[in-house]
Amino acid sequence: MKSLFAEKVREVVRSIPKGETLPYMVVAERAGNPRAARAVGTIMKNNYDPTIPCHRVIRSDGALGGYNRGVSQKREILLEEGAICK
DNA sequence: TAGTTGACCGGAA
DNA sequence: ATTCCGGCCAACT
Repeated sequence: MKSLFAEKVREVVRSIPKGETLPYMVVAERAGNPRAARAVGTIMKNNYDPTIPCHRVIRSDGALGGYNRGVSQKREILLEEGAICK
């Protein structure tokens, strides 16, 4: 049974348009817990659903953060979508 | 039930 | 600008 928060987080991440990135903070806020940015990472890490563009979620500092498939892959995807200004 | 962990954040040194 | 520290929250052991 997945918690409501995790489910909401997935929905939010899934609604991220191509070519745009959303900080963990914002995802947490839209999920209902503005202070659960950390928990979002925990959920994402455990979430391997390809329908969820978790690579669009980055840190508020502008850093990519992490990725279950490798940060290199994440960076490549974002560059390909134009979500990164170099 | 309680303690530890981590794809985080913001402020201080 | 970079590094360190405490706080917050969900999942795991």
